[in-house]
Amino acid sequence: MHSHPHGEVETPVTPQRVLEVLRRDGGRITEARRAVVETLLAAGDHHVTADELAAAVQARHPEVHRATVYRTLDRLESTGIVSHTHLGHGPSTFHLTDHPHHHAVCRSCNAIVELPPGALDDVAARLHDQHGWTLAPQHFALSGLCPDCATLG
Amino acid sequence: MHSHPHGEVETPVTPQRVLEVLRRDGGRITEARRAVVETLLAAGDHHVTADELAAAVQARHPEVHRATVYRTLDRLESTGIVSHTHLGHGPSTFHLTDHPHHHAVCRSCNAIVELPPGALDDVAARLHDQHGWTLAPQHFALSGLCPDCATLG
DNA sequence: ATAATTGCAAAGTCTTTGCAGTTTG
DNA sequence: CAAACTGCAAAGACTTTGCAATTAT
Repeated sequence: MHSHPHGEVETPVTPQRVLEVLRRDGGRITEARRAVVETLLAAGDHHVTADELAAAVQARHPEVHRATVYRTLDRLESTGIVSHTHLGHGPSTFHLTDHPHHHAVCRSCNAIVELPPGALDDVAARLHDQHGWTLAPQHFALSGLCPDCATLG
Repeated sequence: MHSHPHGEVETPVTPQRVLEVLRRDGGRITEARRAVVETLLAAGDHHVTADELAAAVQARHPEVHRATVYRTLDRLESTGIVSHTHLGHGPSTFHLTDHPHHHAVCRSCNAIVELPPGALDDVAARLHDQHGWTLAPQHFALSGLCPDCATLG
């Protein structure tokens, strides 16, 4: 369907795979976690907030509490398979780490562009050389104006 | 004391100047606003949260309510003389727009580096050419690991 | 005068936590 | 069985809002 920017073979991420990582980390596999993971993967490339995820999970499993969703995401994040991004204002959004990318968010209409992983190499190198910093590129979003909002402004 | 990165003459920003901008925008000059502006300027290059600012203001003007500080910052921001930045987790921080710069925040210890305005030109150009986006560089922080945390990790 | 601003208290949004009961490995 | 996890309810951090009284212009 779409080619991978680096020509790597795209390894499909299944709920099973994710849960396995979780178990390997000492975690337990529960109904609630299964549901959260399935729903997260179903979101695909979409950026999901914890609350949206909770709502989607509760559509099929009404007993799963929001707190459990937050805790599951925390747990998944500590294994490194999931991470969250701050898209400016509003809640954090969660996604798998299998497909590295950066985000830019329109500060006016909240539209999102995904940028290829290399897009920040220049800044990353500077930060490292001049300040000794290691950039964690998946954790923040750039902010700006999308083409539509720029012309309207 | 310290030289400007671009060798421009540094125009000193005074409370009066800021309040004038506010008035020119149709705003009124009040005791509370005077106090907020003075305290904000006193913070210098430091990145202040609304709550920190409120606390500092209240040290001398206990009657000024936190809500007023938030509203004043909003108002100042809409004139363009102040803006806020998201430094990752936690509250936004506010600063004058007179001295453009970017931030990187350590995701482990919250240390901050300021980066010169040009540091993101490369990404900005890409965003513009490839996606039509206009980067609003003062609005976000990069996230990473500072030298100390990187070596400890 | 009149429109903007204030203080207050209350609510709103997003997230975390303590706890007692349940479930997993 | 022991440790991990859950639902719940409550609280916590940060920010916004409605309103009646005050104040700047």
